[in-house]
Amino acid sequence: MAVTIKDVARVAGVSVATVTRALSTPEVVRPATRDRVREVAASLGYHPNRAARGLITGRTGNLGLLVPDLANPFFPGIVKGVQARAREADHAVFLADTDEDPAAEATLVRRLAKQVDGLVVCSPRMADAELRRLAGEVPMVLVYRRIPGIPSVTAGFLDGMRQAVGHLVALGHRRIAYVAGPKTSWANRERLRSLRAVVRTADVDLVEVGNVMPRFEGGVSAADRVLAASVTSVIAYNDLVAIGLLHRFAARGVPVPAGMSVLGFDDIPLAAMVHPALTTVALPQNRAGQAGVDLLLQLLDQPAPHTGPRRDQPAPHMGTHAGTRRELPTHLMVRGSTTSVH
Amino acid sequence: MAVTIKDVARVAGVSVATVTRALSTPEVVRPATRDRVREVAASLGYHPNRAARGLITGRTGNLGLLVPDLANPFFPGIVKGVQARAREADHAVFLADTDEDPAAEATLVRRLAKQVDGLVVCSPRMADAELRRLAGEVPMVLVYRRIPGIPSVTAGFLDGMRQAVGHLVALGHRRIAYVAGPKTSWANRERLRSLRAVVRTADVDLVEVGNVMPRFEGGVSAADRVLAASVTSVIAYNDLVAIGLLHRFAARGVPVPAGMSVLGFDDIPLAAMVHPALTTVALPQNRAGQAGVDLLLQLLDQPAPHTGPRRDQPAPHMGTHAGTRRELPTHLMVRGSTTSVH
DNA sequence: TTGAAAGCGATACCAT
DNA sequence: ATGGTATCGCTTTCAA
Repeated sequence: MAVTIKDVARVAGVSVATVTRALSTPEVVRPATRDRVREVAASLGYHPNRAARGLITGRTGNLGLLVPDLANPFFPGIVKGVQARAREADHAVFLADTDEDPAAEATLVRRLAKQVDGLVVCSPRMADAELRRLAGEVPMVLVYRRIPGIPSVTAGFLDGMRQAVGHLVALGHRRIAYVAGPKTSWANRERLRSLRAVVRTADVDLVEVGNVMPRFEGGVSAADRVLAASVTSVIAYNDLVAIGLLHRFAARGVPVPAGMSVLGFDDIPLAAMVHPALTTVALPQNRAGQAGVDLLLQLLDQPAPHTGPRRDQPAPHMGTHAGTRRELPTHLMVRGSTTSVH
Repeated sequence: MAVTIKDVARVAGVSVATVTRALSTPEVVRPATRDRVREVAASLGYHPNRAARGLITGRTGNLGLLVPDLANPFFPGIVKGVQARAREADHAVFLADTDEDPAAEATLVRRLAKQVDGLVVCSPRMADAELRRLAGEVPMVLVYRRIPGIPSVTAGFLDGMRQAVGHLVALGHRRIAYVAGPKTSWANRERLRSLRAVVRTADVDLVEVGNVMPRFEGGVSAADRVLAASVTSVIAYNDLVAIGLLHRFAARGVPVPAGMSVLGFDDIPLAAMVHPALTTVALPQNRAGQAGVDLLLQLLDQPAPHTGPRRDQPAPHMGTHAGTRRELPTHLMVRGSTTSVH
């Protein structure tokens, strides 16, 4: 068996109460006692059982993290960011991969809810209403999705699109294709919305190419339609799709960037590895993960609206979270896949 | 507050003991009572608190998973495999990314040890002795590392190398370069050992090119040395390195596969996306993760050697784990990056 | 400053 | 078949 607080108490010749104090509120115990206890604890290799502690404090010291698909290279960066911050705050993290399944998301949120202080939920696929309901059951921060009333971390898509289109226009492009991601994806809707807004203010034609899966195969399958659209450049829903385009263009003998400029979105590590390297709108991944944890922990340190309204203090309503919404900056990474027309 | 077993007991008009029985050993309670309790539990949305349960049962229902670097595309597949199997067994998983830091590994193992039933440790960077010590503190399965006495899941590197070299030889290659990974990496040592053994039985010259980081940049930096070695083909430590080679070869104007055949190792998803697609030795990722969990759960269902020896049953010693060692098959994925000489 | 004891939520043993 | 109760490891009053 592992060493418990009783062992420490016995060896140190004090009560368990004193041990717990020496460890968590050192200032209230006599220095001599405190030091002795801490030495014994260290020598025995004692570490408090967090589950037992959580039982009484209500804080588990654990966070939950949900991602739709870890195989999508966009997410590992976020996970690493979450991990890093969580570790700094001495929290462990449960990870759940939902396999892009909205139903699995709900199940997993509920499954983890009891064992964590809060959840960071990445690009969830489920409906707003459902998510809002879940957010009422457990403290939650959204990453790369925005829903009024739930704290969230996103990035400036509009600004990113502005930079992307500005770049292409500066290179002389006037006809741009957009390869759209899943209709159900919040990110796709946001990107499309931003793109349309930007295009309206510029002298360019936008050709929207049907919705594809946000994967390599999606890009491969859309490539021929892009070629048929007689555009000089194409913006993909994300880098994976852009790389699929690149792959198919190479197979079709279309030189990139000479014959077609290709622009991605996300800036996954992969974007810099392909040839030609992909020009793309960089969305923070690591930083988004960190910000998510920051927001969550900050939320937890406030009186939680989840434990029910208090008498002496009016229950904070949704509006309370109005300020807990962060939008991270985006920036354009110009690489080899874009060049001027002719 | 969440609904507890007491709430259920009160509403159902039975004792807490009956509630717990109705839920976990239904066969010992009268059908009528059982059904009533279960209905009440369901209507109240009761789910037992796993932390509290773990306190007394000694089983938390949680697993821990350590990976050196989630940004390395080899690992997400493993994580997904672990997740899938863990979920089937109704276990949640703690994930910890060690950032390739051996010291962090030890810390995190200890940090998680108390909250999990066991750990799946992926390609750990720490020394054998240290790992062995940790394996004594908490049930542990190694994935992609083999240490006598610790259950492990690996793949048939030797066989993979045999297929790889056989492929190149069949294409007429007689001078092969190997770009080695980190000296401290177990995987690199195994691959090199296998490669040397295979080469000895074939009529080919092997040129070993110094050790590089197992990343894209490592491949980029080794490319020129490979070109200088006047070989017709090169096997890289892993796909990431191979892709770095590809990238630099393209920049140097060396056509692949016409001017150089390139062979990777791992078969990360990326390997199929680059152009030309990478011929590579496929190591199971998802399956390895699954196997890791299978082994771990199987281990946990045996009388654990970690809880100390018993009187009535001789304590199983290291040899007990002799059978808990799985070697998964590898196979060669032939794609566009290799072709015949001339 | 320290100790005794209650209690967190659940399970398991001993009675009945 | 069911209930009472000790217990897991820890924190937190309440007294001393």
